[in-house]
Amino acid sequence: MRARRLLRGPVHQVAPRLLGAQLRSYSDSGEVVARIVEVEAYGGANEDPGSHAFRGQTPRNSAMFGDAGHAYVYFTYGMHWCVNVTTGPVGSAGAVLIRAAQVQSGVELARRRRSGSTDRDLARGPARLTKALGIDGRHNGIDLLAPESPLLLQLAAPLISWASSPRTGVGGAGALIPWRFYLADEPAVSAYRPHQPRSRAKGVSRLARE
DNA sequence: CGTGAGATCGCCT
DNA sequence: GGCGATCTCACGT
Repeated sequence: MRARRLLRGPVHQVAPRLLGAQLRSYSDSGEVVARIVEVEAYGGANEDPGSHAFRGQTPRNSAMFGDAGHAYVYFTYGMHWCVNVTTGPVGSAGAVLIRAAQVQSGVELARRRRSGSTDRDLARGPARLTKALGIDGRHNGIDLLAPESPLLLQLAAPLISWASSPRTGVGGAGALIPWRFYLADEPAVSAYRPHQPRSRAKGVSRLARE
């Protein structure tokens, strides 16, 4: 399959190929289609300190070690789901975090799932995106290129240009790698925030500032 | 508009 | 036991 081959390369080369692609989710509630406008690449074991795969394969990240074109869905901050497209090949971990998309159809269903949001913000941010599309842990590991899949990826024609920057929320040794890719001038691209170490115990952080 | 805190839990050390 | 590939709300400017 052609799309599978396009997803099987080095993760930072594959990532921009997802810009403009459609993500289509199907459930009993209906269908939502969104156009991807922002992604981040995460590399393999022992090569990318910012990646979940850095310390090797575990039950949680095992989808990252499988073939390209599958979903890697993880739970974070005790409440949010985020979805990645794996890049393979088998045994070589890699994944592209889908950070933001523009909802193209199924807007009413997405609004219901994200009540209170403006249309622009429906899928602007990785956790907002999974909520708008109804993606959760049940989608982990599924094939995004199989026609009967509840979550489908359809690549767009290759792009001429895109923008890049360091990744959002990644600190430490991986902070400088410019593996965030996005479509410039798209309103649905998320607000860029550099990594912030989380505040420690309240008293401590106050002392540290003085 | 920017900053800061809280929510909340699975994973890995 | 610590902390995270986040979001939202409250509050000050």
